[in-house]
Amino acid sequence: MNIHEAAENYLERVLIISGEKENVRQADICAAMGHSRPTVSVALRELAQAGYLDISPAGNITLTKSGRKIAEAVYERHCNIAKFFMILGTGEETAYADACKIEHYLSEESYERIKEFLRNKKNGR
Amino acid sequence: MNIHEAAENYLERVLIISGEKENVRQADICAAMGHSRPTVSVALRELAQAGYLDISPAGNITLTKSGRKIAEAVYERHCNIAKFFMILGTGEETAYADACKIEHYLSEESYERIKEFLRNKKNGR
DNA sequence: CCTTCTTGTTAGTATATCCTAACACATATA
DNA sequence: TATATGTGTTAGGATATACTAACAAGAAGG
Repeated sequence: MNIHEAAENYLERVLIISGEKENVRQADICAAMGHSRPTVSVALRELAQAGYLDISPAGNITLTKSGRKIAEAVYERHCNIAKFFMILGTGEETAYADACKIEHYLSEESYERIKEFLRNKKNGR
Repeated sequence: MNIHEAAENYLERVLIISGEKENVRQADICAAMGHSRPTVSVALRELAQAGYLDISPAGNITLTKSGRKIAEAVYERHCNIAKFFMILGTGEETAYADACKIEHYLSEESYERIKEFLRNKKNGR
């Protein structure tokens, strides 16, 4: 299974929710992402089959090592791009929404330039 | 018909090719975009039915007023975003490729900030 | 205990986007 | 003229992503 945009977003969301509450359930993901239960159910089953997360018999969702690795990379990228837009002057909510889409399409090269921009900004250059 | 990402790209491409050669043919679009002839054939037929372009009996493709308006807006956006990435240090080819995807997802708000950034850069600020 | 709410699944569908195979037709060329 | 080449269409599929309807099963509360 290739990791596509939707899959990356689901993994990222599991990571975020797991930092906010004890157990991550499908219903939490539905609420957070605004998708229907069947959509989330099927997507998570495929991610579990592909080895990116585990769903306990009780329904608690945890990232596997490989799933966590992807989720953390996506999340970091998401935050950095959002930060970048906020520095340009975009409001926080829009910056995060834009970053959520864009992170999946931006080349490594441009992302590196954005990180460099953030580093320079931090050092007051 | 709603204008989606692919449709915007086709209209933009017609505009670009029309600036490069006398007559725009489907084959030119296939070559430029790397899509199969059936894909382009069907997409252009739909754009024609929706009133965004005309296909002459001889097969020459021209944008209508509404099609041109969209194409020009998309093209300008594409160029501005690419310019922006080039200023950050991304190479031209990658900058254009990134811009081609991103232009469809970026909010008006962030795009305005990017244009502002370009204006400031031009004025040496 | 029965009803209701929450949660999750299965089955079927929709849309956007692309593809290949096969064919039609015009033009160009040997 | 016969064949090859280029261009476009139709028909049928594939994939990614989402939806609704209908059902199942556990928990909560009267």
